[in-house]
Amino acid sequence: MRQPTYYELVYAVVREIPRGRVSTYGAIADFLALGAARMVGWALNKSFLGDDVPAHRVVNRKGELSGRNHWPTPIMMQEMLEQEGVVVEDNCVKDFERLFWHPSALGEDFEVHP
DNA sequence: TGTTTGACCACGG
DNA sequence: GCCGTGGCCAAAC
Repeated sequence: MRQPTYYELVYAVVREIPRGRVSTYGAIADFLALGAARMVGWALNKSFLGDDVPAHRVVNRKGELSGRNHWPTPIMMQEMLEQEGVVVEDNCVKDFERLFWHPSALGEDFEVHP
């Protein structure tokens, strides 16, 4: 057993993303004070493998599905978002600013369940 | 053990 | 408005 690492926190935050909403790597990294948004992407790389982490709800700051190429099928990520009511066009989230969800919405004392 | 990479972001030209 | 560079931290080779 080990202490909760940074990506454990990422899993918790991504897991709490409401359905039909999307978040960005920078927002999560900023909320967790990781200082490096790349770590979020790296963590999610392992997350979608077996954990119940909706990584499809996490996109880059442009609202583009940058991680679609790492999914089993590139269209799977888009299909997932559309299934949740998120409109994706040209690999970009439509009304991204409106569907954007910030982890601070959980509150500063969010809890991590491993 | 040192180097390289990585689903990024911000800034400068 | 697009392209290039730096920074950031951790895991993989």
